[in-house]
Amino acid sequence: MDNESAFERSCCPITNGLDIFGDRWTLLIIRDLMLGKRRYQDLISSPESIASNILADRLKKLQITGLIHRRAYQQNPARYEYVLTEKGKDLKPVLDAIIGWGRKHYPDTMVFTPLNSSRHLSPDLP
Amino acid sequence: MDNESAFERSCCPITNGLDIFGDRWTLLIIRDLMLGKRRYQDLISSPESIASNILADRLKKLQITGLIHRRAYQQNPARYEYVLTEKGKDLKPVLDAIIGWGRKHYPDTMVFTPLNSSRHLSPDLP
DNA sequence: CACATATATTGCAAAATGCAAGTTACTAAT
DNA sequence: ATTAGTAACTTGCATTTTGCAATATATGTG
Repeated sequence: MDNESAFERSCCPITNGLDIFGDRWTLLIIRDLMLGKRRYQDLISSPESIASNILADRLKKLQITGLIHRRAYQQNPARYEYVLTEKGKDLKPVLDAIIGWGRKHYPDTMVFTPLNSSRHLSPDLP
Repeated sequence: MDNESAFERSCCPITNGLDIFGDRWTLLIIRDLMLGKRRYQDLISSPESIASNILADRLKKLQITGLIHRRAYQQNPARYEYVLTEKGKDLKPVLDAIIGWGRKHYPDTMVFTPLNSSRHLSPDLP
């Protein structure tokens, strides 16, 4: 199913994972998509203030690695939304584990709540 | 218990976690320590070939954030070992979740096995 | 004394990040 | 018809981090 062989640094699954999402931004984008955000502006407006060039770069890489899918939700003008693939959604246990660790050792942190994004006309949210 | 308030980017536990281990190397060091490695040379000799300046930098940061503890295991000459604190060991579910994701989507990856490090004279390993 | 070992530090080029401004293509308002 | 606004980017440039190789320091060993 996946055909991305030849691992960059080693065949360790952790290493391989970090080669995909081991940076300060990628998992935050995954988090936002998991919470129901879909559009570029939604992602830009998160409280961490990601720079637009970084966001564009990460969205491209996430498509290449198959964690997200980009689709036009309208034409004239073309507007795009980003949705998690199954492979992307499968990162939920990773995010949950990080949240669990964070909440335990930094009790002042607060978990973000899913968007009530009825405007997206989507039946279910993660 | 922790007194590192004033979160860098936001109060999200994921963001806060990524500010600590959101890079390509930190979780690999944690992995190695979890597997029973303790010494600088052990860490240097992992298959990912971390550069010594990066390793030294990460070991310092991991001490500052309280994930590892550095102790001399001998004097003359002073030699040091690095061990996970409880806070560090608590990252095991995060590593396990990453392993789970990696194994599912990259079946050719292989989980590293714990060292049989009797030479460390340590009673138990993670 | 010469050499080896463990734990680093330093120098420097390359890559990634962060910030601000600019671009494109359309819609909406006056 | 001009002006302004919006979404989704792109570009330029300075700063920071990474990666690689070489060097450093203290000690023990032959």
